[in-house]
Amino acid sequence: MYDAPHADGTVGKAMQVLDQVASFQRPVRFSELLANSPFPKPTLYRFVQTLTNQGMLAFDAERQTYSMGLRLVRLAHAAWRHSSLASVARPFIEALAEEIGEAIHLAQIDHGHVLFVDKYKATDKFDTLAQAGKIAPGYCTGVGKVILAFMPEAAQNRALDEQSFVACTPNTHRNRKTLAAELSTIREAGVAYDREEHELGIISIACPILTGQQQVVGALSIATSTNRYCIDDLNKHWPDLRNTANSIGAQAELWQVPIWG
Amino acid sequence: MYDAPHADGTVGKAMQVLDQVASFQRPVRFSELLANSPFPKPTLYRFVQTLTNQGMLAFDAERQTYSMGLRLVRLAHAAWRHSSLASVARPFIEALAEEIGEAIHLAQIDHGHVLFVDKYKATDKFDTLAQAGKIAPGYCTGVGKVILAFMPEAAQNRALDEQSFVACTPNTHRNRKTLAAELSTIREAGVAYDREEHELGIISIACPILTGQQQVVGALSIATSTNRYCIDDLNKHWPDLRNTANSIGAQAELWQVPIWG
DNA sequence: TTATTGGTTTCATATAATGAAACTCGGTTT
DNA sequence: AAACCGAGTTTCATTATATGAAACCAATAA
Repeated sequence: MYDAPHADGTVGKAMQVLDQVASFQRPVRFSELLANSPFPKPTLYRFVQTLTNQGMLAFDAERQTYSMGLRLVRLAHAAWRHSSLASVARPFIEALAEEIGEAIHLAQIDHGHVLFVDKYKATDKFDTLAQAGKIAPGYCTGVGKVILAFMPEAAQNRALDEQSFVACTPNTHRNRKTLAAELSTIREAGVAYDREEHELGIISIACPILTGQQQVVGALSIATSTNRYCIDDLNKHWPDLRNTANSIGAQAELWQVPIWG
Repeated sequence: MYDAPHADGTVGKAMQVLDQVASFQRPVRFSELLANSPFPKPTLYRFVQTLTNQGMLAFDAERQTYSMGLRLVRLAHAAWRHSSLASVARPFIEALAEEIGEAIHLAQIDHGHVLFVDKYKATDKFDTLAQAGKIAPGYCTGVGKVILAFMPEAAQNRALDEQSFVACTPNTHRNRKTLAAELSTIREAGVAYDREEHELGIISIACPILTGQQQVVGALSIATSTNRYCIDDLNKHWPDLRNTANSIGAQAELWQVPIWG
């Protein structure tokens, strides 16, 4: 579930531990960590200890559990402001959402994962799974597929290798072949659709955010519920969506946002 | 500006580098880092290299600059959900904001710094992380002062030692003595006011979020502009504010949020 | 051409991480 | 009680890793 490779040094291992704690999605005991850890007991012990000292983890003495530390929130604030598209994209998204009245998602790629970096809720009537900072699979979301489709060959292959192809819904791609096929049509068309592939009842239309040299830096999507609209309805917003994405891309270039986060 | 102590091992040093990059508030060159770094050139070099590999930093090859990496956003998402008051407090804050129509701030303590973990602007429909994650000084904000006031003696002393007493406005406390005096009255009253001490034109009323054993876990405030209201007006909302804070405290206890982040 | 500055690599050394084993301490079981 | 756990913590000899002075390598600048 979390990245495994990268054997760079002690800090690499420590970051691996951080990921592991994060993957639990809840406070976790030392022994639970130990059970799925590549590290022997005292090593892991010293890692969680150090990370806790550093505020990267938080230890609840009462329950003897570890969770993610607040220092991360502090650090992420800076990351969000300076390395994500979100800060440059905001005004554009706001304008688009205003006009369309549906939820807008902004995503970037982070080491092969699709990372939602912002979300604008025009209405609070339904709840998607997406929230800022949340990661979502690339193979079954609109933003994910469109980013994958526009990635350079090599990076795409690497990213495809990391996809799990878990069947979230009956419509989800279940293997690399069918996904790859769709990716090339997406690339030609310049649009991707999520036809309830991630969550039943939720559809979206997504398009890439490109730089002048046609590098993908992220993706923008309009998501809605099947109760209200169908794909064809979303298609009417396609020109607006693309314009907004273009504007964001141009602006991002000026601001020189780091390409791969 | 950033924490300096903690000499625990290699990862501690690496985290120090992270903080340093964050403190720049903008993409930064290697040489700039080196200039204010306690580490010799190759050491620092390898740190930024490793951190970049790990996605904790992002390197912009074009401009040769480092900024905070998106992996932090991913990790912070988990932190925010599981270690911050924000997730339990949300519904309460929403209700309060609805009723009052002013901005509500939620803060926690992180290693002596006041950390804004959520902010509800009556007008803002965006997801957090924009404002969340910001740190603010303890000595000149409503939430900061009230948290300090209710901290256990020892922790309070430690935190007071870390305050810089920079004069943000003419009303700002400029030394420990006057602040300490106010803290004890705050503790008795159970309320703190920010009388344009942090930013001219902005006032707030804040109260602590306490557990059953009277431990502070955070603070809640209503902030407004002097253009619209004065302290007395804010005082009218005091009962609502305290009720909300109490509810959050009770709920936090159930959820067993880690006390010191 | 010869400095100069910013970034990268080498390599012997010092230092810090490692992990098997041993220990502590509540709580169970016999 | 005594023996026994299992989760968490500490020790310490060994090993691997981080370290940083110095050297190296571009690219400008003088």
